[in-house]
Amino acid sequence: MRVRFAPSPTGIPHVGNIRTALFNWLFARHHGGSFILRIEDTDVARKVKGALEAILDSLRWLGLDWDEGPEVGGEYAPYFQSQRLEIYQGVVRRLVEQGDAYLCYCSPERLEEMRREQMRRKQPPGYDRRCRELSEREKAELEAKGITPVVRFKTPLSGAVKFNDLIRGDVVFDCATIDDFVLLKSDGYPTYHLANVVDDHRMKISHVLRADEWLSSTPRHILLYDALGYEPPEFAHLPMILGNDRAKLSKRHGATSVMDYQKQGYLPQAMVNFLALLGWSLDDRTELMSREELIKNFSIERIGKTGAIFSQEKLGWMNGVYLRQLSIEELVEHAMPFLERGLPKSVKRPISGDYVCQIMPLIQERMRTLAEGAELASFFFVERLDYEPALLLERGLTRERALKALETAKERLESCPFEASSLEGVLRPLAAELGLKTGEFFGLLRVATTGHTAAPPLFETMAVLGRERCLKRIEAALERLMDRA
RNA sequence: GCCCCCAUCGUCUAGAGGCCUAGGACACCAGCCUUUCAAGCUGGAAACAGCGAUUCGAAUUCGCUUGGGGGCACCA
Repeated sequence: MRVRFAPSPTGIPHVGNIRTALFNWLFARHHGGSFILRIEDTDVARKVKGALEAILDSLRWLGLDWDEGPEVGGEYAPYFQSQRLEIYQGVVRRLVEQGDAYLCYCSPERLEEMRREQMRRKQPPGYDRRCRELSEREKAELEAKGITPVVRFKTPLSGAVKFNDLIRGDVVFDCATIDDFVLLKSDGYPTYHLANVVDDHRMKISHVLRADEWLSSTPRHILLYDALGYEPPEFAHLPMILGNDRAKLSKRHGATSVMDYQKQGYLPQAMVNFLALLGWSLDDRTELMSREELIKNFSIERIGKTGAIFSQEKLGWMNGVYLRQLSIEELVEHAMPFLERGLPKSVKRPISGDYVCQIMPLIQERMRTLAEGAELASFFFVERLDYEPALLLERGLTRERALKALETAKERLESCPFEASSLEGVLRPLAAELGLKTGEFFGLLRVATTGHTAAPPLFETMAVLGRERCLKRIEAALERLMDRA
């Protein structure tokens, strides 16, 4: 079994592209086959700088290692189509000699005009085959004008192309609906159709797993395989991943680039698990699966047919699950870069690993992404808390009672051991002593020490913050309340 | 316009004629837990697009309709 992921470096890979890569990879690993990475860089004009690296980085981040391709080489190198031009040109020459392809001298302007006219007449757009049967004289004349021709495939005028898709079943296309598509562009580069077929054959690809959008070009490919005398591979067209509007995923759907998810602090194992479930399922209940379990269970038979909307919500939930499964050491390791990057500039670097080790248990179950973790942890680090003084009186406390409570708390905390259970032992009775409900008193202390009304458990938090920080913050809270008068 | 594909809760899906008064998950709502927020637990609301046909019996088979998507470049 040999499968490939064949992206074109014309942009940053989005989750749809990578889901295709993942399915190919899972299929290869499940069957002990090979996963080949081939770069289809045949569009010089649309080539984007940095796209290749983004593709490689995305695959590496998710752990989708390739057996042949860029950086690792392989028996069928090169794996960049731009380095295989002579191969395609040779094949095209043969096709022309066989009479299965022909040179076309039509100008882009004429083609454009033709298409416009067809659209206007509500006819299906397509090449009108003007150059299909040119005489030698006509060819010579056009040649003399210095026009560089393209090469088109001579599609049969009648008949049908039938093939079996592993996911869709039998699919039939009428040849009459397929025009004479271009094989070789005037710049000497092949089109996708040609290069793809030639390379899949030469690289001995056994199964083509690609997005559904390719289904309607498959008959062209079958026609090419036939003309070249190649045995076509098995095809499996994967359901597409859609945006919230159910349209094909594209740039305007927001953060769809895989690397964006890495930047936001999603874990690769969560991403892999989530993506695997978009269009594939194991059974009626299993959702959380490790990479090994996915490999073990993956099968084309269980790939669905309907497009799937990419749900940020569920990915977030799943990422939270994976985050909670990490040991504190692993979590700290993953979180450190996000803290370095996400904490306010005013916080001194480097950030203390020991301190972070104490903090992480308190926010682990509260974050869905690592970037969110940096926000949740921010108050542990900043020098001065920034919050509305009114938050201190959130629970309906009067200023006087709040002042009294904070002052008393401050006194008691001067001497109390700074450990969660001791703090509770001191503060809980103090609430009663002050005649406050625990919720009122703890809420007040929470805002004073963290600047938030929602935060990790108070006593653990105070213990981690330490006596010095807590006392300073309580003093600052007292000042705020005074200023308010 | 033409060709192709698809159609179960808001979303991801299970379901391959009776096991379905349609199961799970996310999100949502309620309750519990609780010093807040989470997490956790319990419960709830929520779907077979429509119409015909086949059959003793249809979410599952067939047809039509409707809806959605994709393709129709010297882009992939």
